[in-house]
Amino acid sequence: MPTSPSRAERRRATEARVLDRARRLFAERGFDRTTIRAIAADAHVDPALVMQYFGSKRDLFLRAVEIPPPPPTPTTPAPDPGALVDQLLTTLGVKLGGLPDGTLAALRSMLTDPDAAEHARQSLGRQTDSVAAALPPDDEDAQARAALVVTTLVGVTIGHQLLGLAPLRDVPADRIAALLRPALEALVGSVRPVGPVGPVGPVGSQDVAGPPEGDAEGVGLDQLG
Amino acid sequence: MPTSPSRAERRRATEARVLDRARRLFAERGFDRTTIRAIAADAHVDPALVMQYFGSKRDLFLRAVEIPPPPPTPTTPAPDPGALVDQLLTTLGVKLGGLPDGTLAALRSMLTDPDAAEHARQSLGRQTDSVAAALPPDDEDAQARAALVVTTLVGVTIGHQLLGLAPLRDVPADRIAALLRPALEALVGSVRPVGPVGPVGPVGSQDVAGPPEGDAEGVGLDQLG
DNA sequence: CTCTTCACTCAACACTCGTTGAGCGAACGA
DNA sequence: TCGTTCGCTCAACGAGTGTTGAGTGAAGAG
Repeated sequence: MPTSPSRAERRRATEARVLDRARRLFAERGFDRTTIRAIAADAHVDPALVMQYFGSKRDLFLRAVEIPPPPPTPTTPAPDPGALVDQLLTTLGVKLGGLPDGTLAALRSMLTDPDAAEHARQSLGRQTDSVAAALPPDDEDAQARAALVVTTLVGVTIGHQLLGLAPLRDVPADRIAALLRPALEALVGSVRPVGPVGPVGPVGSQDVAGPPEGDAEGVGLDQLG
Repeated sequence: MPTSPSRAERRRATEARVLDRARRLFAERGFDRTTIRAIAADAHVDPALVMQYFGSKRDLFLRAVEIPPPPPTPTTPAPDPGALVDQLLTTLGVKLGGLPDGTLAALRSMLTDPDAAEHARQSLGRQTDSVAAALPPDDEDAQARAALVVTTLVGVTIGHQLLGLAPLRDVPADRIAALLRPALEALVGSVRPVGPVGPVGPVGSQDVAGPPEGDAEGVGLDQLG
């Protein structure tokens, strides 16, 4: 029989539980429609306790969408555009099946809540820089191209995850990734009207499973933190 | 000196003014953060009057995002994929500079308001069907491809119009359209790995100005009604 | 002019929200 | 066992919301 948990342990557990339910509700309903009372009820706790732990609803939301500091990654070597698309599609494919609640919460509220909007701008901006770094340095449209890549993924994710559009709901994530591949390659410039540039797999390929190697750090919608 | 407007005229004028301010505020702040009181104040009118005219906040919102019935267009001949991309890019280019408030309101609230979400699903669904109809009939992924086209445009519009992402803010709309063109063509399948399908212009073309002819009816983000 | 219609306002209700301060009671340290 | 700490609850406040019904006064009809 396990020893009953200490007071400190229980304290940490309830706080974690509250944060978890908050994340889920923020992801489902957005900031405005999620009430402190609902979170508290969901966590079997008094509303006042939520305030005591997190200070205010805003602070709780920021904690909920905040991403843990990125692993101490040694300056990721900028991949070539071909590999970049692979990375993007992989994380998209994986995450279409289950983005973390924190990211969904940020996406859900970014159009209606100023804090969430700022959070999204900064996060998507970082994503954009990350993608742009992998584009040929002589491309003066690199930032714009990268931003279009990112917003494209955002749009697809919104349609698939948040809106649940019928024509996408049934399609498996890797199929979506496969259909999207030529578009991203075109956007990124790795496929030119004549003569492809990088090491690119067969265009119609259904396989998205394996990223080249060394997983995509700093690239992918799940990094919206 | 103009004759003073009749009672009926004034009545219609104030109703139109209220609806106009409502649209603007819904587009700026979304459904939840827009109050009847704010709309009324903006239209120099009592809140109760807004209720009297539109019944409820929900009804007012639905009126605000509702698109006037499409012009009596004689069954638009399904364009080929190449012309389709032109249409999409044209409307995107134009509308990036100024989507109607009703559409912005629908986009703004679709992630947090159930009614707006349903509205968006139906509208984007119609858009998808319209795009899919222009794809080669033997393509079993037509619906998915079309949905990806639509969600891509939604994502770009959100990033550009609603979030105001820095890397896109300065870029003129037609440049965005030009950068997006190869991606949409790839998505639509007008550029295949081997053996293109339809009559397609040069892929790298920067020109977006002129749609083939007979403007894009039923296709374009502004039709989100 | 008189009477009616009606665009419009006033005041208030009922409700939900985030937030607060006091207080209870069990776990803890001595 | 005593006193203290502290995780947690209770009850309530004050602000803001959508919505309502009665009422006002000017434009229209006769």
